[in-house]
Amino acid sequence: MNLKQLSHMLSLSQTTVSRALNGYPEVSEETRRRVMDAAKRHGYRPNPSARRLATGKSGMIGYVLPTGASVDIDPHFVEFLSGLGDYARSHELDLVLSPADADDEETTYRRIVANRQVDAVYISSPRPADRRLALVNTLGIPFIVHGRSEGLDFDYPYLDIDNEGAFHEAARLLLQLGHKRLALINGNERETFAIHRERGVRRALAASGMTLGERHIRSVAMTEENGYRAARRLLEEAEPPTAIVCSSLIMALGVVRAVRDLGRAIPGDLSLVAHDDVFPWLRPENFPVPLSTTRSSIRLAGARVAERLAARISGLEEGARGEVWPVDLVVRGSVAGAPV
Amino acid sequence: MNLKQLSHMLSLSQTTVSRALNGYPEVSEETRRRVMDAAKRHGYRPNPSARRLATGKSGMIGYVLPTGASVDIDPHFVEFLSGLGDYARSHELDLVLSPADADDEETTYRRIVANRQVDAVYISSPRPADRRLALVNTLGIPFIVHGRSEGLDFDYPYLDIDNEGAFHEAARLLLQLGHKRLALINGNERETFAIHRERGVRRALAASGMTLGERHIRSVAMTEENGYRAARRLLEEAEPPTAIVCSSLIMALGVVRAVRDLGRAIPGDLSLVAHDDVFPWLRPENFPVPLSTTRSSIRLAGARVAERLAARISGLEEGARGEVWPVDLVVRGSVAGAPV
DNA sequence: CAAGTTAGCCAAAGCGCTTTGGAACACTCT
DNA sequence: AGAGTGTTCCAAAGCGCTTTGGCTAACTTG
Repeated sequence: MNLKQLSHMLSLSQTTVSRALNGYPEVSEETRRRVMDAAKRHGYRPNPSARRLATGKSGMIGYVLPTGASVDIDPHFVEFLSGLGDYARSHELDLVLSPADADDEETTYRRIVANRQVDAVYISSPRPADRRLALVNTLGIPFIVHGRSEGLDFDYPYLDIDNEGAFHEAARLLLQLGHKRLALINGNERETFAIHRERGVRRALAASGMTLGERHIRSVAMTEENGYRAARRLLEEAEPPTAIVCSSLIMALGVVRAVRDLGRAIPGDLSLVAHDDVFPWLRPENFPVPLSTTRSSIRLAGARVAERLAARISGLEEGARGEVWPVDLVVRGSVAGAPV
Repeated sequence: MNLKQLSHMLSLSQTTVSRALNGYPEVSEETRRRVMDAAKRHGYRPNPSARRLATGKSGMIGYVLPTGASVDIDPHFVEFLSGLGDYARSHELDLVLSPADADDEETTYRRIVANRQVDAVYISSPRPADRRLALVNTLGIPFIVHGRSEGLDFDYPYLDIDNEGAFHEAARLLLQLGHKRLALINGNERETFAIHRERGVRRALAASGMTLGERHIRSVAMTEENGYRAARRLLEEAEPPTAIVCSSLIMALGVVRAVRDLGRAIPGDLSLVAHDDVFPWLRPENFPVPLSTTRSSIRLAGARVAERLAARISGLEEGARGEVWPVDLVVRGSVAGAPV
């Protein structure tokens, strides 16, 4: 059932039927009702390929997926995706993942824009002066950044959480508990979120007249193993930290293991706070000692990004609106006063 | 730069240019070279929307993503996706994720097929007599199943690992070590992979004249918490199992925690084997006691599924070929002889 | 050398939609 | 009555590609 057939059986022109269906004003209410009815009755659905060709709109949102033999997709991605799906489902929006060589995402961005494969894209894990943002900005496709960049000479729409604030609060709590030697096990230092978190910790320390030594900060990919290694190194120093702030639950698993291996205890010898993106399959309250966290659901962020992308596509949202979500600090058993 | 312009500047018809570019035989080699050259020089790329409309092919593969407030996407998904991306990238294949209400995926399958949004789909986590398979089979879209169904009255192409064999081997090893009381902490019992794994364990037990009691098998969603709970229940029985086979590393985390909470030890009091899908962020050798596993890279499976989908799209692969990969049993410190 | 092939090219008709530029009609206003 | 103003609809021209059904010229074949 296509437009031609439908319009023929209604004895109307394709023009009128098309307009009736798409809500244009130059068609009488009565006709519109007739058309709508017939369309529903016969299950008419406009052919998306044809519509695309005519309008250039695809009804899909895009994401360029960095891949490569040594590139691992972040497990956070799947949770973000859940959220995106939650929203997209109810709006019949599909998501196109375009795999790209992690060393050359630009070509892929250019391709999907030139081909009009998607109406909007989102960008995640931005870095300072991220070239992808400049690129999509000049290419002129609607986009939202999940996270933030820095040092760009233009504004852009984004959704981020208050990473600096969160880690500032976490560090401040530990300082209030009397800890003098803090350490930070962070994610990839080239990504903005990690920079912001470090900044938060430093700011808290500075307020107490302290600083974060080079040796007390580790930036690594967020795996259990890296968490373990970083923690061991820190804890095997002459004057080990008495508190650690850690950028992910997965790394925190490794930290906990390291502490055990060294025969120390949480929170007796070490207080631990980690960031929790809220995974359904790994919950901080279920750590051997319930873990204090800075918590922000990455899934909700996914839903919100989808919502805003949809708004931008339909022209409801414009300009470079940034949105920063506050982060909860949830205190559980893994923190205590500094050992004497 | 479109076909019209290109053909005009070559003083050829659109027909000829199109055919030259698409490798049809009715064009002379010399002309073809001229056309290819000009196309490359001017960076001509056929408009995919137009091509789609004309051919009905989209150059994308699809996946229907079950979503819903209480539906969590499996973290395995992201690893599978990595593999898919590895292959797809080098072939400029995009992946379309169509979010669907988890209770009604059928509508979405029908939509993407009717709309010709994708050239092929893959289906994951199949159940026995899975209706999705019957559906895509009758809809006539090329597809590959990642995993297997059972009790269907038609054959279908799939890629699966030898879950039964893997768990049979794992159980057999434990039996050989003298264990008499085995337990299985499995994934969702409605999914075929879980059924196969249970079957493997039962078969090994049967060979030794034993059976797996109802109470010694738990089927749960694969989270750390569920692993913990299942293990606690098992271990708090009067005659607790001396060995556990577990369907995922994530649940194994919980098992390890439960064992510790109860003051027992691995492998002294309990031997543990788990299935490892090979996550980069959580490795069995880094468990407090290195974990014995049945190992199979889900990422490689993703790449292979993409490869076969591409082959089916281009007509290179046909029929209902099933492919079953063997699984490695990797013995590490978490297994030992049964306690006396 | 006439008839039949074949190689190489082309014009035009789709694919199914949106959108432009009227046309027809009824109605109001001076 | 004639001009002006909406309202409601339509024919046809795109969008940019593929593919059908020739057509021409050159090349075999008996």
